[in-house]
This record gives sequence, C-alpha cells and structure tokens, in this order.
Amino acid sequence: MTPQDFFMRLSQYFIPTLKETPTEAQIVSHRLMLRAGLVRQTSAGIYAWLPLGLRVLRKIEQIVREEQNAAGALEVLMPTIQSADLWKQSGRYEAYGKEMLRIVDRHEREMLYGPTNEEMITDLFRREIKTYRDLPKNLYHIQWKFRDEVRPRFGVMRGREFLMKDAYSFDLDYAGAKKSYQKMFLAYLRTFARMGLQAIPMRADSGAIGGDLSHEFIILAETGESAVFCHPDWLKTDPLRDGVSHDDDLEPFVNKYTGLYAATDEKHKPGSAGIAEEALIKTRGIEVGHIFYFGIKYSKPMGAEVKGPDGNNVALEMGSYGIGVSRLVGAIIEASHDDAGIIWPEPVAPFKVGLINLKTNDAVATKQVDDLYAKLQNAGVSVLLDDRDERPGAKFADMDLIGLPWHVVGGRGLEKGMVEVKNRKTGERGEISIDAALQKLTS
RNA sequence: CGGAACGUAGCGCAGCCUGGUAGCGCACUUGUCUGGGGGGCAAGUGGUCGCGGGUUCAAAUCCCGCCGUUCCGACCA
Repeated sequence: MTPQDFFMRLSQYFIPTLKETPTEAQIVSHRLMLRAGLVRQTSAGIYAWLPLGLRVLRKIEQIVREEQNAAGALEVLMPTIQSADLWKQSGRYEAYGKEMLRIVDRHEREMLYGPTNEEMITDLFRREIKTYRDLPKNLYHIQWKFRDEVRPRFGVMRGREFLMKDAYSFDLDYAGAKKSYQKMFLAYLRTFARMGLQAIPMRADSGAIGGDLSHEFIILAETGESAVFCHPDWLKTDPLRDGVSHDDDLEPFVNKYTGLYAATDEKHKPGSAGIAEEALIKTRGIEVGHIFYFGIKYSKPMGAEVKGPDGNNVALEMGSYGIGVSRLVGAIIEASHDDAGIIWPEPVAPFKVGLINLKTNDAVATKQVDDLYAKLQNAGVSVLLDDRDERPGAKFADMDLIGLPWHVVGGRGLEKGMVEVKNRKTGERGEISIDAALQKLTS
C-alpha cells in the first residue's frame, strides 16, 4: 500500500462522475469509464487516465508483470519512439502502411512511434547475445504503443494509443521455442484467471507477422466484439488450480486446454466440435491477448544469430506474446457490470471497499466512520471514503457506478454501532456491527 | 479508405426548415428547509452558437471551404 492510500477521501479526491452519458460513447464499457471518471478522451482514440482509472490500469499491469516474472520473463523498458532504420531491415517499414505513425525529427531523420517492438528487441538481443549458452531468454516490457487506426472506437478497447505488454522469446531451436511458447500459454491463462476473467485460447492466424503456432486469448463477455463457440467444459476449467509449474513438462497441460473445442465465429465449422452442435456454448468475446511463434522471421533478415554447440551460426527462434493492458480495463467492464455501473472483480478493483458516511454533519458518527476507515487502512485494506456532504441517493448511485466490490454504509445504525455491508456483485447486504464489518473485510 | 450524421453553457438537448433580443433540464454558486437511493424552495453565475469566408439592413439559422467528433462497412491488441 502506498502512502497516498491513507488520504482517499472523496471530498479531496478526483473522480468526476457523470449522471448523463456523453454522446460519443456507444458501448457500455466506454460509457461507464467516462461516467465513473476513469478516463477522458483527449483526441480520437487517445485517452487521459484519471486517478481511479489509473489505479485499475496499474492493478492489471501488476498482475501481468507478476505472471510474466513467474514464467521467467525479464522486464525491460524500450522507448516509444523508434528509428525507421530497423524497420527497413526487417522489411516492415514499407509493409506496415498508414497504421504506423511516422515522424520526422529536426535532422530530417525518419522516426516512428512504435506500434510493436519485434525489430527493436531483435536488435538489442543480437548485439549482446552471441552463444547458445545464453539461451533461452524471454524479455518483455509494458509500454505505450500507437497504431493510427483508421477508425478508433469502443473507448480504450480500440484506441490509437494503448498500453501493451509484449514479450519476446529467443531460443536455439524449435523445441526450445515451443517450450517458451507453452510457458507463456500457462502464464496467460493464469493472468486472466487472476483478474476474474474466463479466458479461452483459440487457434489463430498468425496474421501479417507470420508463423504457425498461434493462439488468441478471448475473454467471454456478452457484449464482446465477436461471436465465439466453445465446449461447455471450458466453464469448469481453473488454471489457478491445475497445480502445474513453469518447470514442469507443459505439454499435457497445453494439450488439455487446446483439446477443448473453442472457435470464433469466422473459424467455427459446425459439426467439428466433437460434441453436439446444440451443446456448444455460444456467446461473445473480446480478444485481450495473442501469443505466437514466428521462428526466424526477424532474426534471419536482421542477422540475429548465435553460435550453436557445433560451432555454426544459428538464427534465433523467436516468438512474441502480447496482452492489451489498457484494453483489458474496458474488457473487464464489458464482462462485469450491471445497469447501475461497473462491478470490479476484487483483484483489479481500484479500492476494495467504499465506505460511505451518511452522517457527515454528526461529529460522533463521523468519528465512528473515520475510525473504521483508519482501521481498515491499517489492516492493509484499500478504502475509498465518501465523506462528501451529498444526499444519500447521490452517494449510493456514485458508489454503485464506481463499482468497488464492498460498500460499507455508516448511517442511522451508527448509534447502535452498526453499519450496513453490501456486496456490489451479489447485491447482498446486511446490518452488522462495526467490529464484524472490520472482521469480514480484513479476513 | 468508401458511405452517413453531428458540432449551440461543464454534460444532455431544443431553436435552424420559414433569418429579427440565444433557450430548457442537469451540474455549478449563495441562502434555506431537508437528510437511507441522484430532494424542495428562493436568488444567481456561465455561451466569440466548432473555425474561416460569403449572401443580407440583419446569420445559430441560408451558401462555400476547413477542422473536430461519432456511426455503418473494410482493417486490428
């Protein structure tokens, strides 16, 4: 917990909620992100993150980071601005098209705002790594990227500027590359599961980048962008309880998960699922991650080679692994909301508890609420305290909109030492003693 | 990039067709009553009508150009 967590009083914070929906927001996550004061648009597809939205972004980022680290990937940070030279070497400078934001610096040098980092990481790697003994390696960073989409839309789900985790693996041979791929496969399943999402890997085209071992990770959300079909057993999977470790042979694990049928609308072939068509779950999904092996696509033209055991130079076998971090904020809301607002899964919630003081003009009651606030903080629970002098209705509406997992209401029950505790997701609520509330929320 | 809309107060909108003092709701400020699901009363603040040009005695309104934003399609983490 950071020191600033001790001063999360709504009267001093910055959460500009909106009662009405801005016209430009068409889909639910975009509407809610604006209404709940998470972001503001500054240009088409470009957003400023306000305090509450930034906390969520950081939470997601941290989970991604932890799971990457657990898989043995090493964090680096590459620049947003790149030189065109590297892209000319790989041949993508011409190929990329108008999506790439091209910039000319004062010396008339061609630069670009990076849409991805294969070239740069390959360059960094080839300069330093000369022997197979230093393999395997997987380097990742979490950085802002820019793709000049023709038509940005859906808020942060398809912005032009976006925060992305991208990892790049380097191996001596295919067997090693496959192992690296499998580790990321596991890491991805764990990452999304930790965020409270049902994520399903689906076989994917490797697209413009090339390659043949490729999966998209799609999270299920009724309002998702594409229709998906999947085996009902998907809903029984839990990657967090499979008991596998990154050091294990992951082949059986990957086979288990890739063995269950799942396909997007465009890939779906009726009758190919191995079970009755009617038994398939039909829903919608949002792509939040993509992993793929692309072999020597960049290492070969860019001369990224190491000496193999036999003394010959070998082009590096590579793969890359992306997660749309900023997109996840929108995707999670698509997957978890109701008419009143956002419902944050606890691991990514900006605060765990929203504490409402309905008696701000009553010194004794306020003391009780402030005490509870301090005790929760001291117990390591992040709390947002609504100490504003607002009508109860406005406070409840804002709290529901913001969507913190637990709401604690200090009101007329305080005289008897009681508060109301509400679960945002289930709507379940009840009056319990302050001590019991403290117990419940810190356990 | 093809097709289509929209731009008037912080937000949501009316006014434009048929040119003549720029409006409504919410928000905001002050006072007051109120106090468990966006409250009432009273008094206020706030707008170069996206920008530029043209027509006209007169333009938010009509005409031309530009900019911005959004929607549908093709494209994508």
